Amino acid sequence: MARTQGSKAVITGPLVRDAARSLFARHGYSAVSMRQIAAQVGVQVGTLYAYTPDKQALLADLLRGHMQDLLAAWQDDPARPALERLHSFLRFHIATSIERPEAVFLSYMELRSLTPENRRQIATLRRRYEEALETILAAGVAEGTMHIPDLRLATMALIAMLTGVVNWYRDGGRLDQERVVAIYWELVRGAVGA
Amino acid sequence: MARTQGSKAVITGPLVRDAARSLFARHGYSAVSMRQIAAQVGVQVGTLYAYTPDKQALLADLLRGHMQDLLAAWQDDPARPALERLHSFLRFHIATSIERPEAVFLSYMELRSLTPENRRQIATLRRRYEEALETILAAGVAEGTMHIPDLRLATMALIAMLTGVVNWYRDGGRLDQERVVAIYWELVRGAVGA
DNA sequence: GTCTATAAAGGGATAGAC
DNA sequence: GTCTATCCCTTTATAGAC
Repeated sequence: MARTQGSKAVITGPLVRDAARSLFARHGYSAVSMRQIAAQVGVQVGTLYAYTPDKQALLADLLRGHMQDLLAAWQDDPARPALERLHSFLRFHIATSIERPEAVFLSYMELRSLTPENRRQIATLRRRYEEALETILAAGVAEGTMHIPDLRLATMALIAMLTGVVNWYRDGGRLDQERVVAIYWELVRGAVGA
Repeated sequence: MARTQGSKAVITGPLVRDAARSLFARHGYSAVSMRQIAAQVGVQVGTLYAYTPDKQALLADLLRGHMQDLLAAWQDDPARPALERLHSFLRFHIATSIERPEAVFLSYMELRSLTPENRRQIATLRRRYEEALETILAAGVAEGTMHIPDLRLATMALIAMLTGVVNWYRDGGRLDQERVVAIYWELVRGAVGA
């Protein structure tokens, strides 16, 4: 589709998403009004509806987009040793948590703000992400390099532990990304009995 | 204070808190209206204001009450071996997560819905709870029975991991409380290098 | 593409009767 | 202790001008 010269569609669209992501993450979906989003973008409320059919779609698009990005970016290699794969997963998850904290935070906090249909859809993507980890743990057990009492629980426990990073990590804080990864790797390696 | 015969104050008060806790946990503070709470209790909206000055105080009281209950119920004995103390903490935290899932869920999800003053106050209680765990980990390191790369991070990681239980545990599900504790204990013991 | 204006509904909170 | 009625404000979303 040709772009009208001087059109701001290509810029306002992302701005709306950015503002929504930031405000939803900070205050929660229900606590944020379309007026607040508009104010942050620098437009009037009515304008938002040129970019989203409604508020709910705005949230659903953010979560779906994030989960799809995650799944597309994650590269696993079943041929490698399970411990190496686990280390890669940990790096990947923490890197994402640090680079896109708002999207990560939103994706696990605001599932309940979705309509049932949207929630089903995004919960499916989320489950696929959890399965990426569970697959690695299963491989480790099969290899004999990991000792895990319950695959499903270990997966949930590790995901919860890793996702917690968004609750305290701050740029310029005591620890940089590399050190956080190193510390979590030691904890995770121990947890999986390696 | 004498109780008027036939007074329902002693019953309606708790009912309001129960309804608010349940609805806030399910839908989020901002998404719940005073009218919804009243409907769940079985009274009209105006009645709620005989039991709380406003909606914000209702949330703050729930969170403060829960954190105070937690801190009052937790019994630690610095004389015992650190690993035993850690096991007790794990049992305590998981038992609470299973017995009062709504309060636990609320307390880590809705801190951001508090006014700054309320948030400060409850964050302080929360930090005291985290310190209960951190103290045990420090003792384990001093004893030489635990090997932990970073005390603060390990504390945050373990709390996040344990609190995640409320996200998937269901009564009558695949695992009962005892088995959940056993599985998490294996994971945690490994994570702390024991 | 963005604005203004407005409709229609629902929000928190209070007053006063019973 | 509870209800009814109401105030006043904000909400989402739409229509139509520019």
